[in-house]
Amino acid sequence: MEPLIQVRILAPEPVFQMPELPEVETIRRGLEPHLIGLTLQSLTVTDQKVLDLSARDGRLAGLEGQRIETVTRRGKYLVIALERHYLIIHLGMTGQLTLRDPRLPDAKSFERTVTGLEWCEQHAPDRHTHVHILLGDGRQLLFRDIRKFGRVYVLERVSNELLAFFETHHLGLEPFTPDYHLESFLAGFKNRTLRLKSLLLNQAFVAGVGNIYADEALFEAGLHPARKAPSLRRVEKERLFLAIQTVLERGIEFGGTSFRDFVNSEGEKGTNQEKLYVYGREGEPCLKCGTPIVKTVISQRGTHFCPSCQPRRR
DNA sequence: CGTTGATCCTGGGCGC
DNA sequence: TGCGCCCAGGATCAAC
Repeated sequence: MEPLIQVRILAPEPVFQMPELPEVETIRRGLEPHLIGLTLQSLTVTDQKVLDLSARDGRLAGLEGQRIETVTRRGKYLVIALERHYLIIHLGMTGQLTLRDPRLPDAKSFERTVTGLEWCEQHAPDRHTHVHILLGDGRQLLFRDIRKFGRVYVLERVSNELLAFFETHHLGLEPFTPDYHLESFLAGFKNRTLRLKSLLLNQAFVAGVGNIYADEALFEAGLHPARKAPSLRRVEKERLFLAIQTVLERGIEFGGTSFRDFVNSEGEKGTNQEKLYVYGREGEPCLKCGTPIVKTVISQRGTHFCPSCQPRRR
């Protein structure tokens, strides 16, 4: 018998990696060298729900034949700049973006459900593949999303439509840019009375932080997720400011592994899940102090923390 | 204006 | 073996 894909399919734990900033950045870095300079031959949408044309007609038709100039990212949004349009992609929760070369063999089939970045080998479109983009070199860029929380937006590349788009979608500070400095961060606490977990999930505060990295950042900063934003002393805000960058950076560092494999069809997953301190570790010992990690619900979101390293009061 | 909670969507896991 | 039920979760929007 040939070695089978099943070996990898039988991973001990299903690995969910919600596409947050590090995952989207990983995807961006993987796609960029493949896409730049290619033309977009066609874009086909098989489920209109995932496409947002911002109420203007005729945009899709004009896309064909345009060259891809840049592949960038803002928060969790991936931005593909064509000559006259922007293609903006948000992966939602289970969105996948994969390159496929029809001349090469596909992974056999979906022998089990695929979400997020869990399974990255080249695959044929299936009933969850909602957008097909045909590229100039014969390859396809496929957007697949089981739960359909993801969106593909098409914008005209004129004036400040991109800035307006991100304003409309309430995107705040962008980590790893000069905009991300302490003063702006502290300003984000103004008139905020909610709990830290909710604050971090708000994209208008810091763009790109999702459920996993919110929990990780709070652990890194030693702050209890249920604490109210105004209760923080300045030093605690400073710790959080740094912690967010730290955990996102770590995520990119270890998530990057998965994408090389994705492009090369090696089919391995990222390893950042092994670097998580609290997310998904309910009942397991804290890696710093041994106390069992606690899971609660805050803002209708699963929230993990170490009750010892993240005391409610100091 | 800030905050909260319902909503969308589907597969997986669980109980019986 | 299978059915019904409930859950996860990003962003949006209505209601306070």
